Amino acid sequence: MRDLTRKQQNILEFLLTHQNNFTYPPTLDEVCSALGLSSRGSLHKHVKALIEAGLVEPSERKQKGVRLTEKARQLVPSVGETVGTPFVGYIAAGKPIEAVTQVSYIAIPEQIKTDKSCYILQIKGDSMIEEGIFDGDWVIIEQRSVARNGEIVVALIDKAEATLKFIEQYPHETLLIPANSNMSAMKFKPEQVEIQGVLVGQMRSYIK
Amino acid sequence: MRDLTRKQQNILEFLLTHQNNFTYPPTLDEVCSALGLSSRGSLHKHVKALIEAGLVEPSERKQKGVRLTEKARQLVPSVGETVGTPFVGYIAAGKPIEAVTQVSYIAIPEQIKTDKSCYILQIKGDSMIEEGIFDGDWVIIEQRSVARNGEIVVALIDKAEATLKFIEQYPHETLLIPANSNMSAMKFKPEQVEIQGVLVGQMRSYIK
DNA sequence: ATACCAAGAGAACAAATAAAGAACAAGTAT
DNA sequence: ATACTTGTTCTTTATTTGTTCTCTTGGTAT
Repeated sequence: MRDLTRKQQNILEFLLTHQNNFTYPPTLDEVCSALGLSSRGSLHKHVKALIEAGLVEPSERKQKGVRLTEKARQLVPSVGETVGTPFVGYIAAGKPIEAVTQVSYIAIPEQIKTDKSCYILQIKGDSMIEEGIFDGDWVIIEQRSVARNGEIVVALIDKAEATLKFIEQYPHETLLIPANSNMSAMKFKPEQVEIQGVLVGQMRSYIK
Repeated sequence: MRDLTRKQQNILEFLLTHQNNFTYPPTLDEVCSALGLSSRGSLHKHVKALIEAGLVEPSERKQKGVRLTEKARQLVPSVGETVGTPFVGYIAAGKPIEAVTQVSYIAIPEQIKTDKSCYILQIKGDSMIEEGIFDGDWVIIEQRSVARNGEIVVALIDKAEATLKFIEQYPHETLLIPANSNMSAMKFKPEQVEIQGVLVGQMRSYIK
């Protein structure tokens, strides 16, 4: 078997990622648009090379889609467990969480998530800047409705506005404390504050 | 076999790191941009020297990139088929980079890396705290030896101490500027400062 | 100064690879 | 049946990549 060209490896990589997020294999057109191609014809040659390399099932005309072989799946063992974490929306201090219309999935390393159910929000604004969480950062939130004192939580206040703050809970009072020391802690009755999750990870891109 | 020039060693170093991040070797153009060259022709001479030294496979006039030989691969502890970005060590302002004895690999999302050769360092200390990079954070570094002014770079000063700082380069002076405004910019002669990579991503865990 | 050498920029070229688009066939949906 | 989607094949055109040359610069030895 001859070596794969770089393009062919890119396609293989896409197919491996795709099968982690979808149960059906992608059609040629879907692979095209994922790779920025505008002609199925161009792609097909690469797929044919992958078939000859035994990495893609030869098509049977009725089972549509570009389907990987068992051999290909064994090629990359370490991608196995990374099911993506859903990116669900934006959080700006003082506003409700703004959900994205189309949820996308980002495969994140286990170091910055827990093995519980997690989701991803993107930060708008500088309300957490002293905690090292900047405008545009992504935060990984473990979905749960209780927190320990001192954890950073996504809190929904009066069912209207969301915020990311340190929490301190006492029998008759819940405090939400911004990292920014210019702002002071806010006091609420426990029933006003609904915990939507706990901060477990964060990431940031420096690429323009 | 004659000794390698400094430039040739840089190239070799780049190739060794690159093979940890990709399954395919880099093209001449990619090596050029990592080393800050603007002409393939110039690079090609060095590559030819590496071929003669038996460290790079002679090309077969196919577009297969700059491929290391078995001999060259044995220069570093072998990595095999790993997928992911290598975690190579710790960086503390003012000290050399402390390499881990056993390199591990972390699959990180494409949002916080580039499609070039990248590696991961873990931060020790608070020297970048105003840039939102804390003690214990991981940073993703794109491996290259040139930077644009204003980028955050891993710089090796006088071949002895590493640091993560904003860089400003002028014809006869290189400035390294800490984010922490309590510290002032440091001035160096250009030849004192060796750029080892550029910051492209960051991540943090809040899990104890 | 003169000669020499390593490095790099840029132009030019050929081989390999990739892409677009047309055309058509086999299945699917209406 | 008819239209639509999906996979396949083909030809033509464009882009990428490796290679070789020439020219320039800056440093070093003679």
